[in-house]
Amino acid sequence: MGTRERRAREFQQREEQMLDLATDLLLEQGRDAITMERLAEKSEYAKGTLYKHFSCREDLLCALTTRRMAEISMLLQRARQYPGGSRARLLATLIAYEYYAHSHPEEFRLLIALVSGPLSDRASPEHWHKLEQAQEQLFQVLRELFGEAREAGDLPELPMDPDPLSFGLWSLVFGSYVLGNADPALCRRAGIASLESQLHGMMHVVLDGAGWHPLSHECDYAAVIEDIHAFVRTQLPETAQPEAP
Amino acid sequence: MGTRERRAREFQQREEQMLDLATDLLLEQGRDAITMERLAEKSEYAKGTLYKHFSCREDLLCALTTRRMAEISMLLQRARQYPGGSRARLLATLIAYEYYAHSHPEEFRLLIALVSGPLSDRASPEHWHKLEQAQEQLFQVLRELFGEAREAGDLPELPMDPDPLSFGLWSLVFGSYVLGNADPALCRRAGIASLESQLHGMMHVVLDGAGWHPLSHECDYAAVIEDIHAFVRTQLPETAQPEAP
DNA sequence: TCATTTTATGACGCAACGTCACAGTCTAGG
DNA sequence: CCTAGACTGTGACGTTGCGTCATAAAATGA
Repeated sequence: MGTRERRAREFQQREEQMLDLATDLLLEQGRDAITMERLAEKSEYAKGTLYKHFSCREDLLCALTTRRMAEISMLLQRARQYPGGSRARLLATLIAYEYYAHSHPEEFRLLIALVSGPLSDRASPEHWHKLEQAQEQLFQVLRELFGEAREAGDLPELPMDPDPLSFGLWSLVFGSYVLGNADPALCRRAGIASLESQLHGMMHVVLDGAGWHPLSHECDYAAVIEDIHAFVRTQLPETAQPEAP
Repeated sequence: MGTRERRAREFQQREEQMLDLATDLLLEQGRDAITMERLAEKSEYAKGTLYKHFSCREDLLCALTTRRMAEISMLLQRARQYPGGSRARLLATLIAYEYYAHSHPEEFRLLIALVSGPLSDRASPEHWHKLEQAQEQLFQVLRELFGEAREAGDLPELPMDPDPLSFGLWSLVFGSYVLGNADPALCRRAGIASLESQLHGMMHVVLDGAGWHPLSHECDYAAVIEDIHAFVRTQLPETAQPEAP
């Protein structure tokens, strides 16, 4: 008899619902509104039931973060399809990331606060593991782009291993958002008009430094970026709207 | 008569004491122990008195963060004195930063969690302003290094404005620590033995990309870094120990 | 139908936040 | 030296949110 399976499936579905509702809560009332109490009320389940799914508040937040990361992963996967050279495709993923940050400001702000925060200590092993997987999947996109670039011969003289370099790129992007978000005034003082243009500039520097061809003086990347924007805008928007499947 | 001034001074001193005690709390019992209740108890003042100094918990944390940043600023200022070329001096500040992160793990972890968190919304304007100043002062170190490099002719063909580039460098370092801290497993999977070597590698890439001479193939930076380590270890340790004046 | 297992509940205890009316202390002018 | 008034310190209080657990309800299947 499939009773157990059915139960497990329903349980999973309910968990997804809970996460949907938590996101609603975030969008309607801000991040402070994501409490076990309010989610219980909103979901019309009792608190005890909530705790069947999430071992503690951080566990819920961990699951929420996993969701956001998965959404971003999907976005990057599609952005990677941009028809262009390997370096242009890398830029496309960056721009898709920016696109997400821009079109989901609340979710993104929460994401960066949570990733930098103390989730790992308190989340349940299960949800934490899923978060790590999601993170790995995101990282995988960069890894693959490096692989493709090497195969295509666009990375003839890599000065360091590709994985640490990927990690560095990601750190740069993520760190910029963290700092830019933490203190917009600092950005202003640093003469940064927009984090996007800032990141594009840094990308040129880093990718040139890594010898990723075509180098910025060999190609009109301003035009490429313009084109990628059009691509992202036209090809990706539906993924950017979080929806249940 | 100077009654007012004396009072104000005593008030300031007490605030410093409170921050000392909050740091003790952090080191003794972890970051969760930094609560208004416990700090009140530890300081032997009532809660109400605490709230004369800090408008809310975040305000206290903001002030704590400012302290840490000021400590780091001092450290970087001194590291900048490293006798070497402009690029070596920049590396020296980076290594001093790493040194701080390494020798004050708890404080540093708290710092990154707080900077990425929601302090700006809730801290009082006064303490927030001080934090911004501390951040600016830190940033200033980078700014000046760029200025010196340009004067020395080590940066002949800067591909972007120095301030955004400084911001980018800082983002890279900070972001690496945030991510490395959030998920050490990811680092392991990315083949990163230590964040330090990782950052040194990235620095070579970025600074080469920015055309900061001598380029990494023009100079034995491994030896330079070794020498800087010795310099930092011998010249800077006392600043690294937080002490009341 | 009913015994058993599984699931849902929400009152409860606890910790921490931030407030405020009051009590205590200090100052300055007489 | 005294006292009115200003300033400072206090901690009980109300509130919110976390996480638990004994108990009630529902589902299962024999």
